[in-house]
Amino acid sequence: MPAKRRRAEKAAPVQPPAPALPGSISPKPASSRAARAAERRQAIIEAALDEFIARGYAATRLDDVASRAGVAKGTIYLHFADKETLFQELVRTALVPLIGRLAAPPPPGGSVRAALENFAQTFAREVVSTRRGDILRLIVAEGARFPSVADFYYREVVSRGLAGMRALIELGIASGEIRNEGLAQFPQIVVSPVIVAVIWQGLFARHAPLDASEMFRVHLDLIFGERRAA
Amino acid sequence: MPAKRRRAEKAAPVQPPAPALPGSISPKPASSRAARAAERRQAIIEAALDEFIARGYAATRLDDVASRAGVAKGTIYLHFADKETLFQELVRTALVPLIGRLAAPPPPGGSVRAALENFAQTFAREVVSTRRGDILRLIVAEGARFPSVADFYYREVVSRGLAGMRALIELGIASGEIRNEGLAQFPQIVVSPVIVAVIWQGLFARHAPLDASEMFRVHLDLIFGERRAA
Amino acid sequence: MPAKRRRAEKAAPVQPPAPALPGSISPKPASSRAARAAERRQAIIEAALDEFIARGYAATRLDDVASRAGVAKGTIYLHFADKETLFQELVRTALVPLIGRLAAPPPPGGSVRAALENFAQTFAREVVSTRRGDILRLIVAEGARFPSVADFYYREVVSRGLAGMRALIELGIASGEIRNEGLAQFPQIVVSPVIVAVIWQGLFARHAPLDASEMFRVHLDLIFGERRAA
Amino acid sequence: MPAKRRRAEKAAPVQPPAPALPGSISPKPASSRAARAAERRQAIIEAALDEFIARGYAATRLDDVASRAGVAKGTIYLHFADKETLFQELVRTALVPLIGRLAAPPPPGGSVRAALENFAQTFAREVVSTRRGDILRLIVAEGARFPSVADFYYREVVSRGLAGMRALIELGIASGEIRNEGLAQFPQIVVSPVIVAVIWQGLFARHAPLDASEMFRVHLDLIFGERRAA
DNA sequence: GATGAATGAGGGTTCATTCAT
DNA sequence: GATGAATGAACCCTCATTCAT
Repeated sequence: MPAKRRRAEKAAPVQPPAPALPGSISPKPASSRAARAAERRQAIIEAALDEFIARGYAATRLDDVASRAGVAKGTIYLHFADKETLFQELVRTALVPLIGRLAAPPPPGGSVRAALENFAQTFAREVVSTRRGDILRLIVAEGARFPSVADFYYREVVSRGLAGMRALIELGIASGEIRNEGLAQFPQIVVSPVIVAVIWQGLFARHAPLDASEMFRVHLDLIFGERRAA
Repeated sequence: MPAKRRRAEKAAPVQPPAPALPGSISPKPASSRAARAAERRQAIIEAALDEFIARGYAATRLDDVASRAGVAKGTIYLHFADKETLFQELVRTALVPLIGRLAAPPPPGGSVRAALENFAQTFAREVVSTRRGDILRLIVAEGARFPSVADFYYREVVSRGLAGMRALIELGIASGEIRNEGLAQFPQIVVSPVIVAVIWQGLFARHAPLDASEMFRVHLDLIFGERRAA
Repeated sequence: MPAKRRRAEKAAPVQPPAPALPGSISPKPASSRAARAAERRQAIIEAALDEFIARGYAATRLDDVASRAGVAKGTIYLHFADKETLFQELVRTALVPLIGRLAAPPPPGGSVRAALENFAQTFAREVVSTRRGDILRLIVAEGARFPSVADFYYREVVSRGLAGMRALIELGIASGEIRNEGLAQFPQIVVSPVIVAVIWQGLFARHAPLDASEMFRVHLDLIFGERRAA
Repeated sequence: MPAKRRRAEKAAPVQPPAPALPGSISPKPASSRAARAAERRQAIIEAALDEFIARGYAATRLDDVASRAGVAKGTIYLHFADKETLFQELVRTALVPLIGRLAAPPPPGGSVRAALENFAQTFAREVVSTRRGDILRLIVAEGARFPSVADFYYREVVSRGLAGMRALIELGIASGEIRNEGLAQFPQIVVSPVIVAVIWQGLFARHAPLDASEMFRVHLDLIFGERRAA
């Protein structure tokens, strides 16, 4: 329970560290210097992400990151200026896939509800109980202490995501699917059960599992003014 | 060779620590021993709360807590067994006022919407941008690392709050105010914009201020199937 | 096992602390101020002796001494200037009874062997496995660090004891009981099994109990040139 | 208000710490990594031994050990898990040479007395007033607080030493050199002047120097029933 | 480039000592 | 006189960072 350890108790690695890269006979024997470097960098990022998620920024030890990544401690400093930079770059890197997905599918001709339904279920499946959710929680937990992280997240994820959501809402209002016009001002409302599900998963899943997928459906019913058949 | 230490992005004191107590002798010569002790304990809790909120658990130094509280470092240990205990007791203490408020007034004869409206506005006023919101964010940020804190919070706040909310929702369904019956299964939906507002306030207020009060209103419109006149 | 504790684990009191003095109804209701003070002083000394024996000088906490003595921590300082003074005075005090006994029974008309036999059995009975032995071990353990303690011990116990022993040896030589004349130069030889027994008791009794009484007898046989019947 | 700290009676460094390694670069550029590490480890052990001997376990500061060893504080932790482990490993290490010597030469064809004479003089010369004697005193002083140390010492030194001594005594009894048959039961008797000499050296040498060598001789006279010619 | 031993500034915790009550 | 809350100097141990190999 203590976020800061004492001694070399090791507190049991969060997850078994990735098997040490096979070493001499590497999976990409043809890889160039640069490619090897990029691989190492990526391994460090993965490892650091795991550790930061499990322990938070301050309680994470670069020693653990290094051994999880299968590199020496000094190697981290060949790729990142210091712990803070590692954290910030890692958040950026980790966010890229999320960003891609968010700017994604505006409803071609289909209904807005279908688009949101799709969005919600994707989220329920691919974020709430996955590594992506962990990243979200990490940002929520540490963002206040790392303005640059919060800034980046706001700029790259939040503002874009909300803009996309707003566009969708306006589409829905225009098409009559959505009756509440105020919603366009607060796209956050549409997303909020998603956020709550992510947080719930991190803090309370042990006590009371939450059927995120179903919750999202009820919420969409609210937005689209329908009552589920079930 | 020397290791340069840096903590998060901000090294400066979060707020100027309380000015050293001014009186040359004792500030409250009339208070009893026990009263003085209770005062000191409270001062420590206040100071620790500030520091934990500002830096997170692991990055908070008890040295800072002590000087902010105007006591010596050793004094903290007269009141709390260690840093972790301080943190946990502090969360408990800080939550008590919130708890009282939550078990609060079910709608006497008034409408459910009025009750929720009241709840939401109270929250917007007294939590989102206040110390209470900070505490919530602190729990969200550290809860995963402190199961006992998450447990306590779930037991004393979340489960009670949701039960109360569910009761209200069922009342609303019974009275016809609320049409979506699924809502009773997911009281979280009703609360989620509140959570989002609190988080937003902590991370993004700088970039885009959020009118929480107004957002809550729109959300209630959704729930009660109305569109505000305004 | 650690000689220095961590936390308030208390490491289990060495022996159950003496029952708190009955307080209001004291065993000596007529005792004067001064008598009460002397009692307290004595209680502190007893308690401190227990603790110093159990943990050594440096690892003993005055807190423990105070609670074992049933007084407040500050009270110790009314009787002793500081921890070191307490230790030194305590050794002096604890040694007084021993000293009396040592200057004791020169053989009136009886044989020297009888006198030594008596000395040895008294030692075996009243020192080796008792509190007095603990005190000896304490001095052996800490003496090097406290010259004044070693000085005092040498002056009051060792030199006197050896002088007495030498006188006895010379008596034995004169009477023909002891044949080895060199012994008078090294009375330590006569005493050495006693010292070894005390140390053995403290360190190795667990592994191999030592019949000190029997060992002393064999040693006397050596000195008096006899062979035991058994 | 301020607490004044004093340690035992001597605050000054026990001996001037080893002069900072002189060479501007590295003192032994040719030595391998592993060799350097072993050297450092050894330096730490030496330094720690000095400090533990001089101050006892609890009063020894790892800071002092580090600077005496010419390393940084953290370096100690690269070689030893903590202070207690350092202490225990150091005792083990320090004992190894003694052990070798003890299992040593039973009398080939020579007399038992010659063997014991040799043992005693070797002890007088190489232990009583040397570092080895300091180690013995350290064990006597701290053994009670460190069962594992006492155990190790008993197992590796005491029981072996006594077994060897008993064998020698039995040889002497068989050959008629030793008349007292009870001695075989208590080899401790033969060794006890040695122990006393070591302790005397540590505590009372200042007051009254002891000619250990001569004392041992007298004691052997006792055992072998002779009176020295001299 | 990669390594990991070495560094040393901290930070949590302890405890001898003081002093207002 | 007696108390015990308060103090703050130490001390053990950790870990980000450096740099010789």
